[in-house]
Amino acid sequence: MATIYHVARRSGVSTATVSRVMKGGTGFSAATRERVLAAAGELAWVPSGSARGLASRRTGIVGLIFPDLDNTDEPGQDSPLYFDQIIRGAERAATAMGDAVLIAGSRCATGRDLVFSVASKVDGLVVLAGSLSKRDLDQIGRSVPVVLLADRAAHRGMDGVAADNRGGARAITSHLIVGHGYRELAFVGGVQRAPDSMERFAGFRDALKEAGLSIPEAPAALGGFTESGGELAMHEILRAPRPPEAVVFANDQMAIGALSTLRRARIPVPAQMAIAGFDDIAAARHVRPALTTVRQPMRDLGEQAVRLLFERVAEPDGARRAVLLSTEVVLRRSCGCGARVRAGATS
Amino acid sequence: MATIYHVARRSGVSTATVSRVMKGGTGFSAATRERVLAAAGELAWVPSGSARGLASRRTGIVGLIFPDLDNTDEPGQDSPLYFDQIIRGAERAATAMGDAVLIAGSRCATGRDLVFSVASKVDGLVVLAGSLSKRDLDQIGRSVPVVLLADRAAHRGMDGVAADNRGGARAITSHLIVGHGYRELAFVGGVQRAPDSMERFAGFRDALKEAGLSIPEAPAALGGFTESGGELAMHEILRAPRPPEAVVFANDQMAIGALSTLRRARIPVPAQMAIAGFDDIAAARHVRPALTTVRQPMRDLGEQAVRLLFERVAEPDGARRAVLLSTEVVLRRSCGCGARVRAGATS
DNA sequence: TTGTAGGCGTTATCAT
DNA sequence: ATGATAACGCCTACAA
Repeated sequence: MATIYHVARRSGVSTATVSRVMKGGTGFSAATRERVLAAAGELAWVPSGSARGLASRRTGIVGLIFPDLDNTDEPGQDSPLYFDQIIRGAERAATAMGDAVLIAGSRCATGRDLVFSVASKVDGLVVLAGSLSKRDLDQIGRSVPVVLLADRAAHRGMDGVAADNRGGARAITSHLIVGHGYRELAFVGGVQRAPDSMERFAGFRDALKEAGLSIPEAPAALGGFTESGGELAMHEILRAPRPPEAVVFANDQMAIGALSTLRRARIPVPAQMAIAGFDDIAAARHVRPALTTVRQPMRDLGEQAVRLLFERVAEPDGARRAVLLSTEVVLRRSCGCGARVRAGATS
Repeated sequence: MATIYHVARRSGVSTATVSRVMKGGTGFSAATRERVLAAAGELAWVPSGSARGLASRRTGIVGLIFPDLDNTDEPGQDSPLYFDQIIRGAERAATAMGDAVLIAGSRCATGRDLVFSVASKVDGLVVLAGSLSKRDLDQIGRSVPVVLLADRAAHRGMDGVAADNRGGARAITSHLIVGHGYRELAFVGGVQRAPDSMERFAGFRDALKEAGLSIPEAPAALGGFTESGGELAMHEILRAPRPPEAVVFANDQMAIGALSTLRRARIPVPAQMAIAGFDDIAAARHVRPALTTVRQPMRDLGEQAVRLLFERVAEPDGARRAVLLSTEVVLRRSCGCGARVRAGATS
């Protein structure tokens, strides 16, 4: 395998000059440049990333840590699709800076192992909420810059970016109340203490309070963020003596599951019961009736997180930042809206 | 930042011993091990990935090159979702071997350079069909092992894995003919010379031929693999003097677009026209009527590609291999099937 | 504009 | 079981 020495010899210059040409700045004649590039091409030489990283102390890689990229083998069971969008956003932002993205599920590797295999290979890390324990997070934060994604548990000394879950939930709930006149509303959460679920529930309560309606202590049901969980949750709700006029779900997948239950129960949506979700996954448009929901700027989340990371890498001691991205209500038929219109953004 | 020297000094051993302990094999006493680990922990030391890579000639990273991770800002326009599944499969296989996955889109402005910079950071590359020109591919193949994904244009001396597109298309078309008795079938392709589209069309023709029906020279229409393209393609088909009884689409997104057109035209599916797609994306289950389609084992594709890559890295001169993964027909309502049953696999 | 040379943090090969 | 030390391939002052 060719090295910089071979290229230098072949093009009749020093390794320093080869290095300069490869870096792309200035400090060499056009003729030299051509000779070097030609030699590099002939030898099929690519500068070693490892050697470069070692000498320059930059790997040109940003890492992305997920809670668990695939815990299910059920093909139909789409595990959180928003991961994918986040990856895309991150990839875009990184590519724009000439960096690449390293992805790793935290699944089997915990703490030290992960630090090992990933932290040492990157210039910085974007960590999704729920990927790491606080302990591991702190430890990893000691060896590389870290940006927290969708994790409002603002950790000491770490940058973070998140979507305005609360504002979005508040906005869509207000729409149901003000726009359609519903007075009996219920909320279906995901998992017991999941931050996302809790924030959205808080927004739901904000809207009820604002409208002077009585506000529940807890979600009417929990659906585990899955489609089947949503079906069950809806069954639970239908068993109540007096079912609500409208139900807000903590995510789209549960809402879609609920639509199945309602169809089987021959309860017309939205005529007899209005439904709203959260996320705006692709299926939300295809389901009948099309699902009214709140769009999260997932791609932007990934993009902003990487940008923030670059800033931190460039200026390690700068003030920490917390970026909040606004969400957007997407009105479709399931809430009672006739057409598919978009309402304003929150925050 | 701590280095191996600091750790060695602090634990009273040589750097060689620290290195051995970190590698995890044997060749040191338990007591030594403890001391080293303790020192490493206290100093928050993580072995530098670059230095490791330089010395050992292994980065512990496999690269994944895509045609273009996101060329659209249209949130509804899901660019090929199967990328995501492939990423997941690759991540899983790599993690199982203790490696990480580096992803990079290729078509953006800085794409070409990026690809080469990625090549130098990884032990091997999985390249998706359509990411690189043959020239670039050959060149890159000279500096790292490459596995081609979903690219049947069997390149000289490269391993490859792909799905059985032709067999899948043949199987679903046969189902329409044999299972439902349709005799007038049409095929809608994606892009003019796209390999996927062509292979699926070939499978479609295989089935017609087998049934003794007349086989068309070319697809009845082209829909560019997009939903809106599918809508247009269906309009085109409806303009024909004698529309077909069943239409097979080169992918699900186009088929879903076609369903919209048919709904607006008040043509009942499958009663008056049966529809079949390809891929089995998530939306295929949610659309009404639910879409009959062919499932591609996308996750497996990613997984197998990475496995193959590891084999090649371990044994650079082994015989090249071409892996073909079987597809599976998924019967839903759009073809005329009453229930949602699964038929057998191909190949 | 170009060359010289020291160092980046590990691993691996010999010794012991 | 452990230590000394030469690579590993590149970058970057510093010189010329």
